[in-house]
Amino acid sequence: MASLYVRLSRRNIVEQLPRIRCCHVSASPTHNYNSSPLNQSNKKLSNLIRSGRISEARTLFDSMKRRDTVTWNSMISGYVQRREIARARQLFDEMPRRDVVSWNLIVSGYFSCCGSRFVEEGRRLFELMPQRDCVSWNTVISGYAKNGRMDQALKLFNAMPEHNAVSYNAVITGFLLNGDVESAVGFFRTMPEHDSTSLCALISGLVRNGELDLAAGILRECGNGDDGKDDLVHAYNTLIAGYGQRGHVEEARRLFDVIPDDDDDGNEGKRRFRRNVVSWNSMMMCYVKAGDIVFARELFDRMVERDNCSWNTLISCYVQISNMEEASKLFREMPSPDVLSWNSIISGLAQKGDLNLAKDFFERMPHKNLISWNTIIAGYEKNEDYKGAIKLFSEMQLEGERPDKHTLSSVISVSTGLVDLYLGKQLHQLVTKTVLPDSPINNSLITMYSRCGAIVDACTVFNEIKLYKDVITWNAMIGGYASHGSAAEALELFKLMKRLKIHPTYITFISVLNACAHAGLVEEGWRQFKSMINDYGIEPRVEHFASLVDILGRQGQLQEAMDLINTMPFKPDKAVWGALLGACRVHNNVELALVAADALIRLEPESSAPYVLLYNMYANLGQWDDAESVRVLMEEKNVKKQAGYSWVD
DNA sequence: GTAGGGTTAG
Repeated sequence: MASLYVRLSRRNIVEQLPRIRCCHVSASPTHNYNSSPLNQSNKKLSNLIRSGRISEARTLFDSMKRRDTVTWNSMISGYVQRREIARARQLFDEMPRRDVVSWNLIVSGYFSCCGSRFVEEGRRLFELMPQRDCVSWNTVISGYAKNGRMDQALKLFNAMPEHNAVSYNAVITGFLLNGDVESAVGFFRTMPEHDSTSLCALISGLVRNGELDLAAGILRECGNGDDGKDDLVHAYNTLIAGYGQRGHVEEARRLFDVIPDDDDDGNEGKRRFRRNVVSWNSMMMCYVKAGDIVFARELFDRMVERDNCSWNTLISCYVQISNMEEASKLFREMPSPDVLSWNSIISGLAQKGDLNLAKDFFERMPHKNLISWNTIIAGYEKNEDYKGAIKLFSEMQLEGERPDKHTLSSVISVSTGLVDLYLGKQLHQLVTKTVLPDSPINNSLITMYSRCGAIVDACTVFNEIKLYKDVITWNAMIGGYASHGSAAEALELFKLMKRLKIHPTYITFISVLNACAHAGLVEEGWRQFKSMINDYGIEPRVEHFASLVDILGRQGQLQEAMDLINTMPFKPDKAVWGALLGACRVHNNVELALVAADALIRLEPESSAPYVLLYNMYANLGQWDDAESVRVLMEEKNVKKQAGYSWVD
């Protein structure tokens, strides 16, 4: 079978040889094809594409004097992988001769792009194909399945001349992507023979749908022991990882222990069903997710066969617990760190706030990928170095790396931090043109618009979300209304959210209490605060007390606010004292203002805000001597007046 | 160089 395949592909190559012979006078063309410049270039091209270096690949492609169908297909495949369908299509249209692979590639490209327009074009091209093979049918079936069009997927499944396991897997995965567990299992049961890859597809989909018990049952039923299934261990690995994701370490371990280990007896190599490196890595990942670094490390040290994934998993574990010493040590020890290892280290350094070192690592990377860029940009954003983040964002585009939704989400947060509505709007346009917005993108857009004062735009984004809005989306919009002073809208939205059975979080209540503060609703504020504790079982945090202080203070109930500060179960932070000081300023209560300002200065000795506020209070009351003494005190303490605070109110 | 399925980074 294998040799027949080789013979056939040789023949295809030979058929294309006359073009090569035109310029290369060689005695035996068949012999020389492997070492021919064309074949060498094709290999180089596919290597570049495989490692994600698309612009270098394109340069090579453009410089090639001779190209065959494989050359064109490789380049198209590169663009399809990166969802650059317009570029892929251009090459497809330009290429002199197309084979069935070229057609399959372009059809798969359209189906993997988001949006019904692309799906329709993919289908149109499928209908136009001069000939179709099994791959063509499977491409379209899985394309429809991934786009939620199970009606079409099933129609084509029934229309195709002959099914293979891939056809079934595509349908099973499609059902499970839509959460249709019953149909997926039912379809699986109609299969004439249970290929282990189908079992794997079913189990991984069930895991995604949280159906772990069902998955375990099916695995017991279909995959008991060594019954000749070549890749049975894949299915076990999937379930181990699934248990790990949901924190069921014991169940995962029990499954792991069921898989025979080479060490158990002398059967290495003979047994098909045995632990492989992925089993070890998945089990290790379970411990990592559970925060059990000791067990993870123990497993790592016991592993005979090590790969980069094992190293990377353990590195990411140390990164998660912020132990950068151990993470860097592993990074230095590992034989050949790959882009994932670098990304983990950069992410860890950025999380610790060590941006310079993170940037240093980033610049020393042999090859960056999209995630490297996203990691470093997110790091700059989280550490509030917005200018740096923007600079990296433009560098990234100059280097031909296309931003995806993770990049965009980060830079939208940057525009929020800069309160730059112009930038935010530009990014919003880029989102509309390039990605299907998901929850994080929409949330960052809502936050950006409301922080920039464009509450109407925030509301538009919120209302245009077709699919499910998660609790963060609701929080963002309620928070937007609250900080904008639109208390009625905030409270109305909160009511709607509860009616839709979206469970509020402590953040929701911070916004709700803020809305009450803006609207002067003291009673309502207390009612919501009690409801948070009694109806939703949410522990109050210091932020909630800060809001209550704000509510009381704004209404002039300054003594009540002070009493609350003295009796609350937290050490008051700067938000609490800030709320009190602001209220004292409005209600001209110098006595309590001094208490609040004093506390604030202790908490943040370098901040000029409390000084300036006190100064303005005295000035307003005409107590110029006191005002002056505040200014002198500030000078003595060497506090610099920050931008944004004015001596004149 | 194309379709489905297992572990690691944003």
